[in-house]
Amino acid sequence: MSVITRFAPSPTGFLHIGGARTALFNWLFAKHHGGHMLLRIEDTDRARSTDAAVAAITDGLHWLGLDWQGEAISQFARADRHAEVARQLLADGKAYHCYCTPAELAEMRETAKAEGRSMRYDGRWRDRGPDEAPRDGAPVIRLKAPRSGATVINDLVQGQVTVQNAEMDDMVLLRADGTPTYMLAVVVDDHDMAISHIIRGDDHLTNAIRQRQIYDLLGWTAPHFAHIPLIHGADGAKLSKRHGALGVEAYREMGILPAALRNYLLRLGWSHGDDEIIETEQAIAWFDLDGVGKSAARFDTPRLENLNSHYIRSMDEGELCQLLADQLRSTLGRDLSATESGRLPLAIRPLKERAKTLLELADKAEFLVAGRPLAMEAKAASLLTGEAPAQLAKAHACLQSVEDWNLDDLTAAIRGLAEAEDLKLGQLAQPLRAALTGRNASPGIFEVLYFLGRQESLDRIGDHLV
RNA sequence: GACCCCGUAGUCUAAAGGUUAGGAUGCCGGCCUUUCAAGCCGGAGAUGCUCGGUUCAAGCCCGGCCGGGGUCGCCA
Repeated sequence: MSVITRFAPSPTGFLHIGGARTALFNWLFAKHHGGHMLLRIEDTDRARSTDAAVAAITDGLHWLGLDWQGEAISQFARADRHAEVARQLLADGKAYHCYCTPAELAEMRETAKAEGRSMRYDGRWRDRGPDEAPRDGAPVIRLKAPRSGATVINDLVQGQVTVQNAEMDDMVLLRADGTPTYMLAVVVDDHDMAISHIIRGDDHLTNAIRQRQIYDLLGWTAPHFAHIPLIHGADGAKLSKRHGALGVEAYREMGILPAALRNYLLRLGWSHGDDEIIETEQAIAWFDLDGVGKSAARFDTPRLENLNSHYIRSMDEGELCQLLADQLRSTLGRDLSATESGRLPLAIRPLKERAKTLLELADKAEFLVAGRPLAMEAKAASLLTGEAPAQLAKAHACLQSVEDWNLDDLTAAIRGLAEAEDLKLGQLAQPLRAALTGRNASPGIFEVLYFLGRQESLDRIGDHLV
């Protein structure tokens, strides 16, 4: 049997970070077993479903580098098929019409609450014949679920989970308006799509028990279930709006690389011994459900940034320059000149090991594209007081005599000057750093001079001479 | 409240029932050094939620307690 998994998000406006991990696990599991993943949009709630929301999800998946086979499947489009299955169940005596009014249901809910149990429909229409149907009011179709015994699933992550049937009620399959409920739609779609493994968040664990009842009454073989623990916020509660960034696009905007997010998400709830840096090819080779833990993991941004800095340092420098240029254009709000663009590949190596995100990389590269006179940060300005102007004057004169503007000659010139003036290198380097970058921290000072070039360097230093 | 799941440093986690509970991240310190990083070295941080039981031996198996989470719709 070939492995077919599916990722089935509701189109709520973005690809949720938890959903992204679910998608990643589905994708890795399928790839590992030589199968494939399908994408199904759970859009039966028409009020909340828009094309834009669907696009946000597919964009997020593309960015993360996760693909699926064929077109995304709309659950809503399959409503007729779902209704057909409900009617078949009805014809087979495995489901029945229920004419309960919302008021009756509310009353049952009240009673249940008062008695300290969970809400359960009491099955009052379960054994009534069609002749008892009221003249007005369309019925819903409910499943005639077993009333004794227990329903069991053998979950690949959670193990055997058993719920007594007496704990459950007869769920609605088809609404009064003839539209299918989620519970029915999921079962029918997973069956029709020949899904072999359902990998999803464990907030669906109790749903799996109910879905199992539908499979059983339908006489269908249920797929394997694997309910993975949810991702929680730093406070241990389910990730929600108040925790801040929820969608993957927010991480993209923060300058997180897809490779880093994949690696981070992979290690949240899954492990392979002591391995931490796991690239995607390796993940496909290693990933399986037995490595998935059962407890919820908290989202930890510092760890994500640590992995991100690793992937920034190890990625192809040409690609990184491209990303840096894009980021600079966006923060500056203008195009880069040819001279400015030319500095990027020169400076990328020392810059990239100082940045945890693309945003930070662009910030640290800002001096390469800043116009004169340079804006001075407070800590940089304080480096330009006292003896500093005098040192800068000497440095300026010294640098003017450097004919071939290369790293070796620049190093020799400045070191020579420090020696001749009996100064520590720092006494020269720090004022130079401030004058050249407007900051008190930067790559090595000889590199900075080299990246900026002769004219720009001398001009920037000159701006601080009286 | 009912049902279900979980419980190893702040966080993510490792360890056929058998060393001093290992790694990563974060934090602190050192080396390097023109600054900031990176890199290397070192340090603190876990009475394994807790109380019992089984066993020669329990983080691991069993039971209870406590704590956390999830689910209880004609939402998905």
